[in-house]
Amino acid sequence: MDSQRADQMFDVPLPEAPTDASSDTYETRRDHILRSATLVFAQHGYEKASMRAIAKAADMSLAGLYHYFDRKEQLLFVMQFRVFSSLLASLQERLVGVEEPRDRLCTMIRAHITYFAEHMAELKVCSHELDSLEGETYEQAREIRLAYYTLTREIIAMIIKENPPEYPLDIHVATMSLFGTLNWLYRWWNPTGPTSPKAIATQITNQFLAGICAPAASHAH
Amino acid sequence: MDSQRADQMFDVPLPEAPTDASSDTYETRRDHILRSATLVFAQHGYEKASMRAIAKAADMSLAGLYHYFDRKEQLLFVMQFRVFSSLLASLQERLVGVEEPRDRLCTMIRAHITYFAEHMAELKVCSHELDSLEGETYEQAREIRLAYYTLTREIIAMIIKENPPEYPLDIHVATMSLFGTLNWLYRWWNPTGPTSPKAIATQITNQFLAGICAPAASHAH
DNA sequence: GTTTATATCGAACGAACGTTCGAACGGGAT
DNA sequence: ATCCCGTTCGAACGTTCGTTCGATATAAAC
Repeated sequence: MDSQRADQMFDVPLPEAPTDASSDTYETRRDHILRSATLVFAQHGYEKASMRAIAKAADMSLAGLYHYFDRKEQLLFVMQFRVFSSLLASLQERLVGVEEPRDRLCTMIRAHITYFAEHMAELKVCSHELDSLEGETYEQAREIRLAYYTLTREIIAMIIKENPPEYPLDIHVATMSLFGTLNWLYRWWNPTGPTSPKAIATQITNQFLAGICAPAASHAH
Repeated sequence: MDSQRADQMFDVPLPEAPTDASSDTYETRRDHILRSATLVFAQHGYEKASMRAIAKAADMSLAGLYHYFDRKEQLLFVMQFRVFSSLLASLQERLVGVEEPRDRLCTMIRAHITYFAEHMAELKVCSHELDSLEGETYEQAREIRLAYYTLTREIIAMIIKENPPEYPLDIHVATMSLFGTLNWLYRWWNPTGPTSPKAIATQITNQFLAGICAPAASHAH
């Protein structure tokens, strides 16, 4: 399931798949629009972002925008699908050859934060507008998010299996704790600010690893 | 700075502060509307929630709703201000007499999660609609959130001072990691589901404490 | 009984929204 | 020269939005 298939699934009402020479400029134009829309979504939120504002950001007319995307929802869906797909693909790629579970977690966190640093607006929208899609498009976005979750959960499960903590630890809760920390980043962290992506990734990894492998720090009664 | 003052600050355009006997039913009615609005905000998001839907949820007419709240924004502001105020007040109250820093953190996390479990819709809206206010109302909500953040940060700073970890640890990053975990709860956790509030609080506390006090779990390179 | 203030509501206003329509433009093929 | 087709856009459609207005009902105050 790649982004190509998802786009076409959504593009059924379009006349035909653009071919050869024209395809180049067509896809380029789509990418440009998508990037503009993402910036507007990130700044004002999906609901408040108007198609007119998106058209203006993409430097084209309102009706011209509709030539490339049938509905506003399609802009959000295609964007989310591409981001989640490339996030997942990039992670799987980086995990190749990394066997040690703790190294795999380190890789996952670093990959996620690196991606975030390079696509701030995209990840902000993906974190904040999870429920803005409905019906079929929501389910499709959900599926690929689930794959990302499952992959991360399995890494965490392996770490715990090799190094069980001394207090009862629910793996789902642990996984969602990590995602909470990561997905909240868009609220406060500026990758170009004083705290570098590498520093953030290192500290979050250290904290999380120590948190789920703790020898006997149990304190809650 | 209590919620009463905030309401009145916002109520300036209203004829007069309601007095004595009538005040009872007036404030009761306001509370009822606020609770209805919160549910609609939580279900559809602030932007998509219409005043007509809120009026229907409160079982009154659209124009009747405007008798109690001048603008839609006021509904969100008063709600957020009350929630943040009572969250902060409840935390300060519970911290009285708790001296040991680790006990204070444990108290903070338990208080936050307990409050969440009892006011799910409220905390969902407060977590998700942080940027939906603008101008003066945004600044006021921000101020009280800052007080909550500062209180938590000081607890964490004290723990770290007493038990410094062996890797460099930025206190702001650590604090925001915890808030990320807590504020993300509304996305996936159901307090009435299989994982009890107490169990969640215990695990998050254990993980976080172990994470910031780790002896030598450093792993990121 | 009249006045005054609060509470409630149906109806409407003006603006903004997502979306559609029909016409124009431009270049490659016939 | 003609046709075709992808592209672009101004203008509009119908709907929904937040908000306001004017009228009515109620009940306490004089």
